[in-house]
Amino acid sequence: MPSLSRKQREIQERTGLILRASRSLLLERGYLGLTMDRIAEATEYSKGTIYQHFPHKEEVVAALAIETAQQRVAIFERGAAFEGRTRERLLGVGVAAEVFLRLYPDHFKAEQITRAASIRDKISSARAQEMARLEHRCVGIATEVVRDAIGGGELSLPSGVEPETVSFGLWCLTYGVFTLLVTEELPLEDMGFPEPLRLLNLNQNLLLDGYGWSPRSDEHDYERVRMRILREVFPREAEEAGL
Amino acid sequence: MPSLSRKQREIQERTGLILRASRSLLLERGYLGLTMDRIAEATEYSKGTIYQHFPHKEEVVAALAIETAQQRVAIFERGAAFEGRTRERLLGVGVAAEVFLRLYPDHFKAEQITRAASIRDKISSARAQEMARLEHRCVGIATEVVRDAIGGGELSLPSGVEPETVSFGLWCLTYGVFTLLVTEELPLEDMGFPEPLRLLNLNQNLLLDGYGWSPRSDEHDYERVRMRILREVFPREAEEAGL
DNA sequence: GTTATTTTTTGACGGATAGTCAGGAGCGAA
DNA sequence: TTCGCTCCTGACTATCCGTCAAAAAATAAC
Repeated sequence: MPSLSRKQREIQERTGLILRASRSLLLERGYLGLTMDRIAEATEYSKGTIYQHFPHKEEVVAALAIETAQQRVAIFERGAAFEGRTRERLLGVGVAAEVFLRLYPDHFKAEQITRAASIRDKISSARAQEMARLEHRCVGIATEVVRDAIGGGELSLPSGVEPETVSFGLWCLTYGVFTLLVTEELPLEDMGFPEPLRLLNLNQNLLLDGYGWSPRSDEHDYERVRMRILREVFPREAEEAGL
Repeated sequence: MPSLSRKQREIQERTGLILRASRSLLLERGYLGLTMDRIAEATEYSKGTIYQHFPHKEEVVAALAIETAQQRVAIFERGAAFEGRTRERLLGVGVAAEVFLRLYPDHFKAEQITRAASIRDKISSARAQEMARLEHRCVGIATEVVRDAIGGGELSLPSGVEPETVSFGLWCLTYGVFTLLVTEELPLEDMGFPEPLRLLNLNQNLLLDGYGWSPRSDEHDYERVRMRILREVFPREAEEAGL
């Protein structure tokens, strides 16, 4: 007795097909090039059928964003599992974020799109909640490392400062850089910011130095650790991303 | 002899009228509710006339974003002109950013919209350049303070680290927080991040501590300075924003 | 003041896309 | 084979962008 009937399995499979087609349309032709008619054409179903899977275009994009967020949670967890000092494990998460961005910049862009208010408020609350949950999970992975650091005495926070404060700072810093980075037309390089990802690394290090998280970046070669993480934790991804 | 003919002045005035109408449409009905037909209706001109001022909708939004960026440059300059230590002046810029966001959250959203790739690549390169220039100017204001700090010996950067690195870090951190903040539906509060703007302040302080910019935040009451800046530099704005 | 010419304004139109729905194709049961 | 039901279809409506030929207004010429 299968948990799902044949019909249900077919439907699930087709949802996957739609998402795959949508993903490549999004990559090839951009958000405006992603139309329901084209999805229908690519999947060889009619538009009406697509609308039986997703109530509107925004939900399709949201579903793609959720897929992306799930993948990110997975890669973040691998980064945090790096064997080393707590600050090195946090660096693992940072490296994971960077690798993920380099591998799938378009996924990040698709996620960005769902942040636009005009799209957000069309998305069903179930999907919106799921997106918030996954996002929370990502920051949560960092927060756990922060707690471990406090527990292990490598970091002590002033009273009134919660572990979340640290991960929030890192999250926003990283998120800000990524956002500006994927905004082509904003010529970061010409604006005096060459190698923005290197600048991000530096600022992350100094922020954690500011928190007094030991070992500080002037006592420890985090660039070397970064390389080790790339080689040991993300060999395949680093290869693919040309790192 | 006026520098502009009557005709030219009329045109300029009408451009202003169009932008004002567009701004309120954008605020009231969101990006998707801003249509060329509605702009025409609100201004009591025909659509064709609107198109003589702006080649397409994206340019209208870009023009709004440029207005916003100009205002921001102005308020940043006031913040940086605060009389005090260099780090206090930089705080002045930070306070300016916060005040501006609190006063005009919707302006920030409109700017955000122009970052979407699908919109960006329709904007004329003249306007795109102007936007990049204004953005650069904003970070430049911070960079100047950084240079002053280095010149005055309150900050010394390791070799290989440029003043731009500092302002880039602050910019991205601030930008990241603001972006996540104006994304309603992302329930920051429920995610364990109450008072995100306070968290931003804290992280900004600690980042600068990481850079070793004196006086450090544990030696100096920057919260008090922040209050002073609000009262002395932005009394009107603070009042309006309820700060 | 009248007519000709140039400029400006207009709104109907073509094209594209989102989302709907009446009808039809196909499938399983009798 | 036939009936009934589910699922699929694509034509259709509505909306909006951007265009352009024609109308209106402004300006120039006489």
